Amino acid sequence: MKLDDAAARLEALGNPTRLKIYRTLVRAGEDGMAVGRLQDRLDIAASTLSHHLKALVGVGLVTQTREATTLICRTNYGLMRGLLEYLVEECCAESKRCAPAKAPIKLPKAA
Amino acid sequence: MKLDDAAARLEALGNPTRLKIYRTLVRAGEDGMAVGRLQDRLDIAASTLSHHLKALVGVGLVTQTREATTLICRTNYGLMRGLLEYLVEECCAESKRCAPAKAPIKLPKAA
DNA sequence: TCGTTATTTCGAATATTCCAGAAATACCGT
DNA sequence: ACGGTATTTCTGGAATATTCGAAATAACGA
Repeated sequence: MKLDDAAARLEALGNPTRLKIYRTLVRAGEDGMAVGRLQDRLDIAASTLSHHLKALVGVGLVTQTREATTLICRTNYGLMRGLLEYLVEECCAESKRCAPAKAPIKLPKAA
Repeated sequence: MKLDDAAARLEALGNPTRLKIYRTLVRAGEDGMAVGRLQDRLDIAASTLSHHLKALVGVGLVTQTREATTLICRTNYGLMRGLLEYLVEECCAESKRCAPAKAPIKLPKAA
């Protein structure tokens, strides 16, 4: 992942409203969640929600698929994992202090 | 870590210039790097650099200590690790799809 | 086709970010 | 105290973000 892409994704997550949206979608699991249900759950204006979702979709962190009249939103797990791997590398690259952690963080594999 | 804190830190990292600064500081290791050297290295105006450093220091991701006339900047490894752990939890919380990854991401322990 | 539900786009107000030059401040060595 | 180096603050302008309500669009069911 390029630095500019990583920055764009971090920026997308770097807003409380968007981070709440993302977290809610992660917790919805592979079934995803309709835009309307997100709106009920988070209690924000539909236009605001649409705006933020666009930002998350724009950087690839969220995908959308139609299902009849509703749009189902899902997180792109692989991309998030890539972002985390990028950050871990950035936290460690060219440093001599890269011994394995006592409690290494384990990421779940993609569903 | 609270959601708002995580969002603030992600936002701080979510700018290409600041991410470059952060990456440079990580690579500088525990010796850190003076503001002036960062300026030479990244070729940005001193005021701009100061502005961005303030943002990183403000959310705790970078610390500064004086050393004679120069200010040494260092990354706060523990805080970054906390942020990554928060993200991993957000990526997995309340989900049934949390089997261990084939290649779990290992974070180095603090220096 | 008509009505209903779901979602996005438009328009506008307000707020924030980003950048850099100039001036100010902080600290040291002499 | 003075001069020099290092860094921050001030200022301001251009660009972008955030929010909402109203209107527009999309997709179905009857």
